[in-house]
Amino acid sequence: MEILRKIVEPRLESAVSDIGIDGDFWKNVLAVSREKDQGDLSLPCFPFAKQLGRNPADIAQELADSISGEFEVSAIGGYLNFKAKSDWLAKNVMDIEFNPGERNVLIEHTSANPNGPFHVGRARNAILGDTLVRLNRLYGNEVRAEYYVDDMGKQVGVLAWALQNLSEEQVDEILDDEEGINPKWSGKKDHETVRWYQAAQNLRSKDGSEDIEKAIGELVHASEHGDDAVLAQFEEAYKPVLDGMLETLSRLGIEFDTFTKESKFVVDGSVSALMERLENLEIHGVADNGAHYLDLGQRGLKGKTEFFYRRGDGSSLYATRDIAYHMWKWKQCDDLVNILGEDHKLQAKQVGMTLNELGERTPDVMFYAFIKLPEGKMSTRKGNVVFMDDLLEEAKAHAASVVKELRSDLSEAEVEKIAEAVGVSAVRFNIIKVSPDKGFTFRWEDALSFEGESAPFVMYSHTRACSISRKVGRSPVSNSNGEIGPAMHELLRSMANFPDRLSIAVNENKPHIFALYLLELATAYNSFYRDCHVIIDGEVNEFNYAVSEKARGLLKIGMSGVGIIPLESM
RNA sequence: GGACACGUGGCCCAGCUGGAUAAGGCGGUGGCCUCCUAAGCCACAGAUCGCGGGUUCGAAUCCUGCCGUGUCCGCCA
Repeated sequence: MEILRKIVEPRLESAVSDIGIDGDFWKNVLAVSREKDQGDLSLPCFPFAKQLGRNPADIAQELADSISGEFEVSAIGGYLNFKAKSDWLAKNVMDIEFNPGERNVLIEHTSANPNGPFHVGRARNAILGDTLVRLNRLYGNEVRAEYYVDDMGKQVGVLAWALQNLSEEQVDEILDDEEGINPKWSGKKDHETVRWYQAAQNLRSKDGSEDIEKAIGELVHASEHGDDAVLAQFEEAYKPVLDGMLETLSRLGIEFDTFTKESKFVVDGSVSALMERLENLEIHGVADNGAHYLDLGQRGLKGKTEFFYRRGDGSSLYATRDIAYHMWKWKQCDDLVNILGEDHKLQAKQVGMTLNELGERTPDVMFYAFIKLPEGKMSTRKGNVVFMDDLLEEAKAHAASVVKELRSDLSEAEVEKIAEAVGVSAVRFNIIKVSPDKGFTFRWEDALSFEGESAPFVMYSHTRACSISRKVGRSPVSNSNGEIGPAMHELLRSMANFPDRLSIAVNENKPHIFALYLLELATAYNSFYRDCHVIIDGEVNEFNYAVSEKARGLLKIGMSGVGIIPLESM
């Protein structure tokens, strides 16, 4: 609780120095209390004990006796506890502000190969990335959401080759044993075109595919040397697929500001300029066949230490282009954040170390572990994938049935609108509420759970506040005085933590911190709603109303920060 | 084989720059709608924090060994 720290720290400063403690290391020790019954901020006095040769409990007690302010102080078992007073809290929470960020942040996320529809696994990147984008904006930072389009290389090459050489009949024949496209998505290009990709991969895995391999190899080679015609052919192949993918993301509320093509850095010469610079580094080496690498082992990289950035034929590799891309990105922002799957850890390390070697900064990277299915890894080939499009449909249908059961008074159109919002929000929240580094098993029952720790739980609290607001029908009279019981105090306390949690989520790239905070805020509002009625016998309790409205506002902007759609009724 | 993650009640998960009685949710049991939307609220039961060592006044948190799971170790992307 930073607002409390602001008034506690100055008082503590003199008190601490009075008892003979030097320095301000204790400022780091002063932390949010773990036991919230004890206080809001706590200072363990054990570190002082050694320095002073005294009992920690006595030190805490002496400090407690010498400090006073608009907070409660107590000493318990070597801890010095500070607790915000209810009326002080009310006053400060009503006009709470969060230090506006002023960084220019470029967040690159998703950047999935445009070769097929999103499944839930791939979507973890997009949902985490977009949430970080939203939270940064809420924090006040200038943010650019960027999609790096992989428009060259093997994956697109395979797709382009297939579209050029295979007819629809051939594709159907090759994929004979497969299930075929869900009729619901026929006409959606990512679902349709992925069949060509799958058919080509199928052919490539069989004997006698040398000619195909050769043809694809030539395409890829041409693209890597910046061949305009081939790059255009590639774009024609992937563009409709990418559009289909973006349509899915858009339904999730995910939009991008800029798209940058990988080929840009080959075409504009920055990749070859980069390779020349790398050649002059002291850790540079050349393999027998003329391929170039950096020996990152000399800089402390363990395991495989050779990092190849140039093939024997002089062409660049994906990672090389990525380095050029980063150098370009750094010119346009203060902070750089990438969202990457854990499979990219080594690659990111190599890119980061190389950037360092060139005197550039290393970007922040948020890694996430993969989402798997209860049956095991997601695999398009084995058919055990959950497409995001299907998940969203299922979530919406499930939400619709719940709404219909709960609200017989609503029209079909209203049900539809609520169901869509609930479905999308629940899917997003289900993914962002867990720490990105946690392996995640997708379960339908969790994804479709609208109770407990879920988006609808937060949405529901917000609609309750909206309902009250509608009934009162006017803005609250400015009021920060009134009776403050435990539930009210807890809500005020929770609201006061809004800026703290937002700050942690943004500055440490941990969106789940803020997602979990919203649950806490909603829970506090629910208790407030139970104990502190706003409308009693037709009379409005102004203080309660003012607090309710404040909470409604925070819930609303908080929800938008994580991509939950703040409905006013549900 | 090497590198990097992760391992917390039946299930999911927070806490991990060391600090007080390990926080939630699901599921279980029992309560709460004549009262601003019960997608809610309250209570109860349920934890050798993977296992063994070490550092420390203090370890879920740091170090180390082992076990389990995942990812990577391409002149692929």
